[in-house]
Amino acid sequence: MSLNPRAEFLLKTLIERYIMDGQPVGSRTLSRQAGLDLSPATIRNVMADLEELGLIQAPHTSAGRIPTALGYRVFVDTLLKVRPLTASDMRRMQGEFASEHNPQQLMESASSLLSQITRLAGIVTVPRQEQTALRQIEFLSLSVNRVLVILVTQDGRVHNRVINTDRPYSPSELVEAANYFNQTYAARSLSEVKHILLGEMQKDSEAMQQAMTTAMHMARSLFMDQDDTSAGLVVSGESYLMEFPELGSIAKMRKLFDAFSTKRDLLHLLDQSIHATGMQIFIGGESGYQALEECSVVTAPYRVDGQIVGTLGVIGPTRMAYEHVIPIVDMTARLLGGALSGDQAGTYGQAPG
Amino acid sequence: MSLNPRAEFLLKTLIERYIMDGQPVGSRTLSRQAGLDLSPATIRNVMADLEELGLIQAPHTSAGRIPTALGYRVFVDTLLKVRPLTASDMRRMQGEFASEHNPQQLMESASSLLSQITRLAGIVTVPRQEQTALRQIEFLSLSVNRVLVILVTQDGRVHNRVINTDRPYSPSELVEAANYFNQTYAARSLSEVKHILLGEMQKDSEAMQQAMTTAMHMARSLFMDQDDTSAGLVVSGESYLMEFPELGSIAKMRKLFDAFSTKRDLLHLLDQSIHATGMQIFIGGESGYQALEECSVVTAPYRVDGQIVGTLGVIGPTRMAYEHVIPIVDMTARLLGGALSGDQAGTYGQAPG
DNA sequence: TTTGGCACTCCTGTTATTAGAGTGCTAAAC
DNA sequence: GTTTAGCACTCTAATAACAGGAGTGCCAAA
Repeated sequence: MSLNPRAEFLLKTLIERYIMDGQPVGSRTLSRQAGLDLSPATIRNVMADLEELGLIQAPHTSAGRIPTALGYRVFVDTLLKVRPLTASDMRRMQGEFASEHNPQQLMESASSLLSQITRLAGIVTVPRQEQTALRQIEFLSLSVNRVLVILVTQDGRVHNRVINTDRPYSPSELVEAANYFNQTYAARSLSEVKHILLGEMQKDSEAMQQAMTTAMHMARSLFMDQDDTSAGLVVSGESYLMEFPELGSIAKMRKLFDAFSTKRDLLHLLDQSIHATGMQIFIGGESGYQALEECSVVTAPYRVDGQIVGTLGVIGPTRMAYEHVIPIVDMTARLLGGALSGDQAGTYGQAPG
Repeated sequence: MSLNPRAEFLLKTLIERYIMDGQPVGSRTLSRQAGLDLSPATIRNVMADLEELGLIQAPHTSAGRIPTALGYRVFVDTLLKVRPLTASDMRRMQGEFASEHNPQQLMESASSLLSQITRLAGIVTVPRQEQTALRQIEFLSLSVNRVLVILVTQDGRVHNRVINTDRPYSPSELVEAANYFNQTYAARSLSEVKHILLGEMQKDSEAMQQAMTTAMHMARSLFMDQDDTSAGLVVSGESYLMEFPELGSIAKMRKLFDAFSTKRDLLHLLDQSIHATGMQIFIGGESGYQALEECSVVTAPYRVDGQIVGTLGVIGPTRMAYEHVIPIVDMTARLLGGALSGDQAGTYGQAPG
């Protein structure tokens, strides 16, 4: 069951080699690669053991071995030494986040950085509204029975929603309602606000002040039919994946790209990571989605103001350079979180010259 | 040079057949298909003429013929009879646009309808800002030196932009400025507004009223560094294209998908159609983009309030069912335009029950 | 002008063959 | 006991040879 150090080392070497060139690794190749001064025959014995343990497998009798999902799992959990970011990548990333951007652009930058540096597909979930705190809300009369609700959240994003009201509201009513709302709910998370609102609505509406009533009306329309199909997912560089022959069969590729455009499954997968405190790696079938059978997903949550609000990561073939990818995903999450948090402190953008 | 009716008919039949099954069409097949009671030998003579004229070509000596780009061009220009929409497609489209939607959702619906009904990639450009008219503008103080500009355009879209000001503005200043702006510029197109503003700025600012000065400051920040990289293009169903073997080679597919994610070239191509009054069809190389070498693009402009503001269409292999695709694109453009225009008349959405 | 006939070309799929890579096993060497 | 050389074996990938079929162009006859 447990591996002796030599077997571990050979597994590590084999996987590194396979990640490099994508070819099954044979005993002779491995013997040279490992530099252990062991003959291919000895290596073959060890490889037979590793196969027995389900860590590697042979595509066919006379090919070398390739890692199984389990093999990769052991590799990333116990054998992998991540490489620090290169100085140039670091500079590039910092540069990208340093320039003036709004939150939407920041997320697109993050996604595109992830894909360009790793040459894999980059994904960023937009902050889950429930998790982010309310900073400011305003109501704006558009026409007789239509009000534009402007919601600014802690991460600096501005949300718009047009709601149809059951009676006209005067501008002053709207201002009062907004004031009431801001005083009462600012800095609370949207899910809190929703929760409190549900409670308030139980109360006798006769007892409410005018402003409060108005605010309640708005809020109901705003939060109740929040369809939230706004599957917020920024994907970049999908086409890099076409270069990997192991994902090659058109049918598989089709499924994968369908997953990218449907977004639902991906979003669901990424959402799992939002509850984890650190990075997560889903290897092959571990993700539970058929389209990702041959893929690995590396994710990291990002924080705004200390609070985890979203996740980002990359998708690529199981054979990816984990030791490079991991620190890149990690750093991107930090930088994005930092840029979004920095925003709320008022340092967003630069004053015009 | 000119085709006799029989040759035309055979060209039409050949292209229809090729569009159907994607196989080169031989003389025997064509003779049966055409139902003209002509022997394959006769057909061969005609086919030789058509090849001479550059309308069809043989992939190799002993294959049948396939249409050239020129052949398709003649086909769509002079031989094609479009088929009316099926009742079920019509219902489906109307249903999609009838339900309550905001402008962004409408565009996504249009794109997704296009792709699902044609089983090709659907594309919709978001309205070019310059072309759409200003309906309402508001300024909202976010923090000391930051103002949120809310711009509502004629198509019902709400645009947000945070600008950094050189001094704090009081809420009443902002309200006055907005009033001034709305009175002066409402219903003008954004490009007009920009143009007029440029003129105004030349004037002696001493002579301006306070509100006007404030408005000018806002406007300058708003319009001047309008980066407009917000390459507004909604693409759906790209993955349908993977099913077509003629686009098959991974390298070509890769280029095509790169074009989809870069968006720049596509946007540029679609923008050409904005100046045309009706539908446009780019066949193969006609589009001028290498990635679209094997593709055709069918586009139609859509109107908000009588004014063309954007275009939409589909991208597929040159071998696409033009007679079906054309009316679908046409109708989608009408419906999207109608839905966006309907919005501004105040019929947007439904009053809550 | 149309058609049947015919020789010819080229693709496609099948089969056979070979070279090469890699394996597992055994027996000898360390 | 571990390691290694040797060897027979397996499977793939590449190549060539071949047959079948689809389709063509051209010619001469209808």
